Amino acid sequence: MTTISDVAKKAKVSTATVSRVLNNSDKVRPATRDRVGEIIKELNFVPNVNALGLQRKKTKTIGLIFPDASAYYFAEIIQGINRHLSQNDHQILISSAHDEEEEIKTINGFVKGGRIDGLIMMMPSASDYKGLMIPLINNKIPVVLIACEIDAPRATTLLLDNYNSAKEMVHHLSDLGHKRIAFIHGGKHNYDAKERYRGYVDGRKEFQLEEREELEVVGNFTEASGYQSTITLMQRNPRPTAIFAANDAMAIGAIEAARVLKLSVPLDLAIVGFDDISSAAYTDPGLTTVHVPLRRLGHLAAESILKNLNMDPSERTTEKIIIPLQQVIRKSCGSKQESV
Amino acid sequence: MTTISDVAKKAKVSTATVSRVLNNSDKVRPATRDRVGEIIKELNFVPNVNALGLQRKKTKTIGLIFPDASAYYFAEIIQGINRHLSQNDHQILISSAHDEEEEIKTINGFVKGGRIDGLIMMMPSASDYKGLMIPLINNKIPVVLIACEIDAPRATTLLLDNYNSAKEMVHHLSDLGHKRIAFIHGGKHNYDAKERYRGYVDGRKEFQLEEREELEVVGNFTEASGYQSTITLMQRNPRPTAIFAANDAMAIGAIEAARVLKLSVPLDLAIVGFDDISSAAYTDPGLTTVHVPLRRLGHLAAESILKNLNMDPSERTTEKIIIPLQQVIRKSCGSKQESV
DNA sequence: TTTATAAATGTAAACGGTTACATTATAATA
DNA sequence: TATTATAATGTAACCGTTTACATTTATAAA
Repeated sequence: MTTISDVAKKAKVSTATVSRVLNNSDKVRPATRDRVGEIIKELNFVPNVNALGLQRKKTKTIGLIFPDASAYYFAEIIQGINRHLSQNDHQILISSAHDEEEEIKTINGFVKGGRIDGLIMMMPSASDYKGLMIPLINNKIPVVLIACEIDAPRATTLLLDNYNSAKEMVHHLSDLGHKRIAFIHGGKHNYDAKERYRGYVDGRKEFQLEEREELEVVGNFTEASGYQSTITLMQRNPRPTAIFAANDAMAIGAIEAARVLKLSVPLDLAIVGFDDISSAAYTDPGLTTVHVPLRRLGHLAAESILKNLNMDPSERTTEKIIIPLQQVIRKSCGSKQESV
Repeated sequence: MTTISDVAKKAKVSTATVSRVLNNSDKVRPATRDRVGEIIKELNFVPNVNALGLQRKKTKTIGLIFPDASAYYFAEIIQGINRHLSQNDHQILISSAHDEEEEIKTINGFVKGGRIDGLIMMMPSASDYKGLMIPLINNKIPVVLIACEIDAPRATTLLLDNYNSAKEMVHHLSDLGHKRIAFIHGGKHNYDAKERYRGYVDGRKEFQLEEREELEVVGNFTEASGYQSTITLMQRNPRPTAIFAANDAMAIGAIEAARVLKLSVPLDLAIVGFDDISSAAYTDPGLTTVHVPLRRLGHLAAESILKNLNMDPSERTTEKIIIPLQQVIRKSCGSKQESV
């Protein structure tokens, strides 16, 4: 490993001078600047990050915590984050949560160990406010929470407008004449799932639709659970005329179930989802859903982190950004006009 | 930030002793060990990673390079890697490649800057052997290549048996009576795509099927390209009786195209894919494909890295692991018996 | 109790950078 | 040319750990 003193020696200057040209700060005589620069290139010298971190107390890396499940969802967000962050010379350190307790330990280690300069958390089922936030607040690291419902002073929280979009979807279905709309839940503790459900419930109320308990069934965001849930729902009496699945994967399972049950979608049964994953446009019939701009979400997260990085902790504000979502009307709801 | 000397002071010992109990090495008197331990807990002390890294020349982090595209694919692999690595107290630093040149710079920075202890690369379209490997070899960091065709001495290369599985798929289609099987290419420079194509071509030859150029069309792994490619293919004369798409997303697009063209799948047109993504079981008809064990791939990568981490560079061997793939027969090929 | 030996602890120099301050070289002025 | 003022460079301390080596303390043997 070549160090700064190797460079210094070869250039016959002190390490201080090399450091100066490295940070192209101060006034270094052009002649020496060039000479040292040459040698840096020649030796292919890269400063040691640990030494830098130790000195500067900055690591140029952002921690990223995300749940173990729903790989697709988070992969897109990560790409969004990464693109923006890497352009700004920052790296991403990832850690995937199994359970909340373990996650708190990880965060604590990251922050107190000086491993990261900022933190982005996607923990849709987080609950332990104190365990999660206290170390962060104490350590004055900027934080972005994605789809996370804990109260976080001086942090940026990025939320999808699940509630209104879900309600809007119920509205749409109601407009098409449906009175009995079923709902397939996502994960029990999942923030998005809960908000979507809340929108469904309030929509039901608002448009005076049936509100029986038999219209709800619990899934877990997978195609298989959507399939199974639909089979269950259609055995009930009376049957729903429409199914609102908390995400597209379950909606895809629901469509398959309808096929097996020889029900026509949307004639016998309307089915709608949430997320607008890439294959939603290619189901039969095309899936009516709500588009979630995942990359944009990632981009916003990165932007916020970067903005807060150089800010004095006391200047940071508590921000809550609610991202409006776009309904995508395809055929599976029975609507005539198709959006997009 | 609490440091080791804060602990030392409070415990009235030297930093050396604190360091000793931290690494529970050497012989520390049980009494002092306990006392110091107490204080460490009390102060919630976590050693500074940069100081550790500087001293030990180990960062407990593994670099992970992956392409900008195909988020789904890589997300699963990352989960596989992460699960294994985090259990072994290692972190993942990710970087997403835009182009090869930039990537080489990143790798160089990671390695020479002492940021990582090992590297896992997923660059299916990598070509520049020297630029990529030389710095790694020089720096004696263990390397795992996933689906990457460059020659890498002392590295572990993880490959899918794309070739044989693709050939087997052609075999299967041939058995079902197809003579004119079309192929939708994936990315032009993508390793997996090329291998799958190679298997297709050799299968065609082996089973004496038609070998006309009009049976091939170039896609880019997206549903949209699969759709478009199928439209193109079905305008040609004579039409193929089966389509082999280089991945499932394109196969899904192909199924949709068939629907639009009012062709029955599999009666008028058999369609098969590759990957076995989660929704492949829920298309109509269910998609015949090849299962790719992504998490397992990630697990193997992590395992190899960990194994090589503590090895003397001179002892590392050049390994090439070819992972056999399992065919998944569903309805879209027209087969009677269903596997899985 | 003294002495030899082993165990526990402390001291200080690394690791590879940055930077306040001291020093030296250069340019400007008289 | 001598004297300043200023620009360029060097010196050494520091960031927070680890660890070889030195020193102290405890234990065992005489």
